[in-house]
Amino acid sequence: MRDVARKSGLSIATVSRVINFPGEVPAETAEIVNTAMRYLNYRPNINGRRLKMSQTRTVGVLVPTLANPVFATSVQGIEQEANIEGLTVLLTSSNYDPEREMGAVSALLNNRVDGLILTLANADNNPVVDLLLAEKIPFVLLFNQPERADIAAISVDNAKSAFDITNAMIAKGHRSLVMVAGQFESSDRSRQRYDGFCRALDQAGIEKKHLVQVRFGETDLVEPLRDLLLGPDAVTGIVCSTDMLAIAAISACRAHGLSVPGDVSVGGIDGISVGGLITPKLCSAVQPTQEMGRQALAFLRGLIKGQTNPQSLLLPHHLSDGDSIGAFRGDSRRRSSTRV
Amino acid sequence: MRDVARKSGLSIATVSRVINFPGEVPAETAEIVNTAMRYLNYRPNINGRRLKMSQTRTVGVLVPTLANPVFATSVQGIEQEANIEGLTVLLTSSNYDPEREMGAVSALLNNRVDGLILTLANADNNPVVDLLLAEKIPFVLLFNQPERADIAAISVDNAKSAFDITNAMIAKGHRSLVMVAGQFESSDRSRQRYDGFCRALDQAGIEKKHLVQVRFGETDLVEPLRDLLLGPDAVTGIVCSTDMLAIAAISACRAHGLSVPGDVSVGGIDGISVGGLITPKLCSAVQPTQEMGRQALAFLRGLIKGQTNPQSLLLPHHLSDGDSIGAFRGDSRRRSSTRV
DNA sequence: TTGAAAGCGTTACCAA
DNA sequence: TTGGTAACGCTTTCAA
Repeated sequence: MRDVARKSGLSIATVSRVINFPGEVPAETAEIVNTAMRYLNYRPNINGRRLKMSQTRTVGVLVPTLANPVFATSVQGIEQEANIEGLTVLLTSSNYDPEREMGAVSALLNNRVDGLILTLANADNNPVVDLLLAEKIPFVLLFNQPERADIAAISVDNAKSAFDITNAMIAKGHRSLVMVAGQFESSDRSRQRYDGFCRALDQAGIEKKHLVQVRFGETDLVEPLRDLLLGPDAVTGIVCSTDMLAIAAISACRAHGLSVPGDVSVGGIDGISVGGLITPKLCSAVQPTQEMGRQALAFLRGLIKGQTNPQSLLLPHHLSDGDSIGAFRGDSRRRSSTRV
Repeated sequence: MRDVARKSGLSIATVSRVINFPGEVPAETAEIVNTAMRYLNYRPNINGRRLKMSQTRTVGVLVPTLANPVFATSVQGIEQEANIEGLTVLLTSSNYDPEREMGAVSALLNNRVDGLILTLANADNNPVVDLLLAEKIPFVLLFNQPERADIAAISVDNAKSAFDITNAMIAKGHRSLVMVAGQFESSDRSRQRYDGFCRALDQAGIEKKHLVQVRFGETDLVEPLRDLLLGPDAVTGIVCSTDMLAIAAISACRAHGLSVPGDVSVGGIDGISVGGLITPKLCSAVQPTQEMGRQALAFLRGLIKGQTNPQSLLLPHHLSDGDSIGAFRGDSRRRSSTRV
């Protein structure tokens, strides 16, 4: 910048003005400066600006993992919106480990991000949330559904999604169901969805509530489901907490020689549409994920500007029959009507 | 930092030393400083450091989109490795638009990243590559396979993957094949894979080479494939440039009332295993994507340190029969042996 | 309309 | 072993 100033025979202050307030500078002066900048291949050092200014125009994002298309797609939405707004995105992932959440957020704060978008293992009684609240750093939870109402969060209603999908399966005649869910410790969504599952069964007067818990990343359900699929009281339907688990469940059914649907029906909840990829057989509760990411960033911007107050936003989910291989994107309602 | 210094009755310089070179400071001094830091809730401002130091310990990442699990998973690998090394990841996406690549990289350079990992629309004759070469900024291409040998790149051999998979289908008796590929302008992988497809057909003495090009994001192949599936010279097999396209193709086949495999066989190339999700029916050329991301970052670190020279790294791909819904992760060879 | 200069939070050199 | 201080590149106030 000093070089540009020297080259154009003007001061550093003027160069800065040309960059930041081109309107406040005569066109010809701006021209001189711009020429010098091009000549010298000048690149503003954003770190200098960040150090000086109170706003860094940077947002931090924490997701459990990008290996799950749900989170990846939401980050794509955040990224897209950030691009439009000229914001920089700092990305970290926790690998579903609550212990790593604090470290990751800490690193983001050291970068002086203006705000954060987080998908946490557990939104309630979370030290990260407490820290952010104490330091008054704007943040939006994504996919989490905290109990406190004064925390910004964007999610579907997890319990209701599970409740609806379970009811849909009951309506199709299933009386014997199991829920496959992730470990409750690493996903409050799992627990909330299990609650919805139980509520639907209770309401239908079904006593037996099976639960298979799977640790993160596990995709082999052949053994965990063996008894429930082949035993004397085999279930006729599987409700899955996530679409990835539903895929694994379908695979396991086939490994045991069962057809889906037919011998078994599978439903997948995610509050999402899986990046245009697939939805599991029979039932699916969906909400376009990318759009949720964009909304989260828009919401966060409001918080940062102080124009909005933190509050939970529960998006409606859409219940639909699923394809085991579908191909929809964006609008989850426009889905291929084919069947396997 | 000044506050910490004052609180501990020492100088700023000492505080800095405690943070950066704890070994060069007496344990008790360090203890005093640490106590003060905790008491004051001190957070180092990384931007100050970045401004001062020549290395920012930050890497920039550019992918076409995170909505494609292939890229998302690779970013997860990069992210994971960066976490271990204490590096910050700056993420951007081009949405497959070559025009946006320069803008995105420019923004990353303004952040003074130490190096870049890029998946470009076209690696050859690319202004971004020229810029980086001219400015001597370390970078690694991921999934791109540039002609120049002195550019760092990690990829499978795109042409060979397509060649192998096409040969596999020919070996199964197919004589009438179509390739479904993305637009060549937005993916050099597409073109390279199409070349491999053609070479295999040539070698088998098959004249007819069908090509259906699909623009990015399109997942509805029902119309584009209608004639080729139902017409008088209908194909018996479809080779797809990516797994996402293969899924769309399978879906289209079913929409037309064709079974897969059976009436039609579908093969999908991606040089990847899709984040544990699915592989398309019949054939698949796979390579664990997350691992590729990790390798890319490790490679980049070598370049940044000046310990390595830029060179292309072609990973072997693994040809396998695919499941339309599988569930493998990491090791692509340990895959569910079920069939639809 | 332009410029001088202070200061953002660090690091690292040189002295004490 | 510790401290004073210049410098990193930028923004912004105040004055000219």
